[in-house]
Amino acid sequence: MDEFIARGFAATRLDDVARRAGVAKGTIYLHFKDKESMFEELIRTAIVPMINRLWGTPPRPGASVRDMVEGFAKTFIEEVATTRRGDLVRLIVAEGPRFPAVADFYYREVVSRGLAGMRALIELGIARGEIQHKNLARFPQIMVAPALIAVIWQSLFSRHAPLDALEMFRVHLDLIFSERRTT
Amino acid sequence: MDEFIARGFAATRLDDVARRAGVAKGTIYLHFKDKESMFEELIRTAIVPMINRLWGTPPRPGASVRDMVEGFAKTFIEEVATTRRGDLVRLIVAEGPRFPAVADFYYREVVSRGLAGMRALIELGIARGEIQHKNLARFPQIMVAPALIAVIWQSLFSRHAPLDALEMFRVHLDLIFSERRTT
Amino acid sequence: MDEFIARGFAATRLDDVARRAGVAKGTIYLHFKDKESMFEELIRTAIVPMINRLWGTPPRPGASVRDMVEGFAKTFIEEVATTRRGDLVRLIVAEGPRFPAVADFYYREVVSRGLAGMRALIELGIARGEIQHKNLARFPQIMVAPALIAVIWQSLFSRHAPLDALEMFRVHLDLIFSERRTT
Amino acid sequence: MDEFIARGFAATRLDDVARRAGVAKGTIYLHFKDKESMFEELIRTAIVPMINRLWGTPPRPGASVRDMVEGFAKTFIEEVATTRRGDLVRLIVAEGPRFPAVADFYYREVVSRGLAGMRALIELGIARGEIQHKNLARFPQIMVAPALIAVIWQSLFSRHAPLDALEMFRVHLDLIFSERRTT
DNA sequence: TATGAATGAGCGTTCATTCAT
DNA sequence: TATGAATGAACGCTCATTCAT
Repeated sequence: MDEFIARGFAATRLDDVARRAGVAKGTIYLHFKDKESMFEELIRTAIVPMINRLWGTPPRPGASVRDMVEGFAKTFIEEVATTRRGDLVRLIVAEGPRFPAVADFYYREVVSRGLAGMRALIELGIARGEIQHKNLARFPQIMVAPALIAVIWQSLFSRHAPLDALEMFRVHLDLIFSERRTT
Repeated sequence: MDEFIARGFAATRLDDVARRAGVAKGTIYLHFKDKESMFEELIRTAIVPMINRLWGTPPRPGASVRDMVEGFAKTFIEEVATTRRGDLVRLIVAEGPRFPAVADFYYREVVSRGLAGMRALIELGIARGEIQHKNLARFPQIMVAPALIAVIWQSLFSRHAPLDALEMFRVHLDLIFSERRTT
Repeated sequence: MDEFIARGFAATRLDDVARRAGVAKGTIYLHFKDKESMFEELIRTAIVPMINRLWGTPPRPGASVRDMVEGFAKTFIEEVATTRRGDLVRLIVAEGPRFPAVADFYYREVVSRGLAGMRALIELGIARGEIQHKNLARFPQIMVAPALIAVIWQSLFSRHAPLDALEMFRVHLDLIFSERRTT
Repeated sequence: MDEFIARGFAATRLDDVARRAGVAKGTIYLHFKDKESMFEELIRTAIVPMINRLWGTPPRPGASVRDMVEGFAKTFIEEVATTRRGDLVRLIVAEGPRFPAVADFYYREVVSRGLAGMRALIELGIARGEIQHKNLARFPQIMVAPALIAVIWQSLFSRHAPLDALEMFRVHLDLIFSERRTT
């Protein structure tokens, strides 16, 4: 997986994959039909722990919706955006159009579930009066957009200008939640 | 460019590029040193018209800041996110880490300028009282985050679930701007 | 080696080398880094048996110096000048300037050793009174010059006029050694 | 010609030839059918001035045969062996087997004439009593052998060990001519 | 006559895939 | 099950040759 992340699908050599995995090149073909299906299966299995990391930290009982979202963002930024798992997301963005199976899987397991969960939170926030903008529930993507920005920024531009992703996320949450935090 | 967008750098064959360009393979080398520099130069030249499209529509005089941002978003979604230029952005995200020259150019010409322009708009909005959240000026990325979401969604997930990018952007703007709409 | 001898380095096709070797083209690269290093290594390994042929026949004990030199010449003409090994020498002359590593190796392993041996023989001949020309020891190249002529003649001109290389060498020895022949 | 000498036939690019000649690449084809015939014609025309240099210095009247040969050797070493014309000889040795027309021309114009001239000189030397070895006339190659050694040594080994070609030639002449010169 | 942009066959090299061990 | 030497199709790149100007 690290090889695919570092070089992309086409530029990754099975020689390197085998060496990194500590097996002979032929051994790969005992486990995978070919390079493509290996890529797809590896991505699938790599996504699972990412999901677990994200949903792994249950919200404290009695927490506000904002606290829950902020906790989620913190987890995402610490466990994904600033680690190799962030590049996994970028890899999926990069190779998705050529590997529909990958995009499908990612949509099904991560995107649609994540958005559903986020929508539930938003509706809870609306019900509790924490969120005024009722339309937000129609586009839960808005809630996670800064997280995606953080992932891409980290890979491409952190060299030019570092980005305090968590602080950005907090400012974004200020837009959404009414309990004033006027830093 | 279309070949690179469709397949990525490594998987693109110069045979196909030449055929698509209607020239012989050798002709490519009259214009470019090698595949890498062709890729970098093509990206650079492809970015320029994208920039022109984005900055091309000047705001109506007397427009509100929200109108200006919304106009920009409309342009972006119509001229970039839903066209092949959107895939160009995705290509840069995909290959940027392996082509620092590309990422650098994109940061310099698009990202840093775009963010600077957006920050100026935000500050204008704050000055005019349209925007309450003063911290937003620290993270102009937040303003464009839904645009990036739109680009990626279009390439990867529009098959699964269409996304009304402009409406999403409007909801996002509702978070940022106070009620009055002068559209 | 035969391909390189027949066509020279630049004009030799690895396709032909592989076919002649009875392997696939890719197999070559399991043994050699690239065409250049294959050429250099092949030349090096081809020189070794040539050296062995030359030094392989030890002089009869009690032989005169002239007999020893003549025996050496006979071996050279039979084993080198009139065989493919002679073309190897021509190949080295041809490609040496562009492959300094080849010229160096040939100088070290063949030329300098051969000349040292020849000088020792000349000094022995002078000490024994077989050779009158003391200056000959300063230029042992003279002793072997007709051998080189024979190699080149064989490759280039034998079609036009055959050359009895051994007889030429004997006449040359007549110039060097005093009358007595103990053959 | 300099390009061919520096790189050999196969590795020489017509681009470089044209640039060196100060003409466009296409212009070459107004003068030569293709690369091969250009090579052959160039070699032929390059040989002519070499011949002229060699036969250009007529012997002083009343000179001894040895003086004449030595003068010839001096001319050869100064005008050929230590100049680019020496590499021309090496080029012919290198490419001759693949360009029979070149080898033929060289044999006809240089080798056979040179040997005939040398044979005449040898016979004159024998008639005058300067040369004792009557058999030498059968192998005039012996007389010029050190000159060839000098050419090859210059290209391949002068870096490792310089060779005083003229002095070597004089020692060689000492073997042939009876007027004692016991340096 | 001269040009040089364009051509495309051909080469060196790589690497996913196979298979005898 | 595991190996890794061997394969050969395919790619990037070169360069002799052509031809419209």
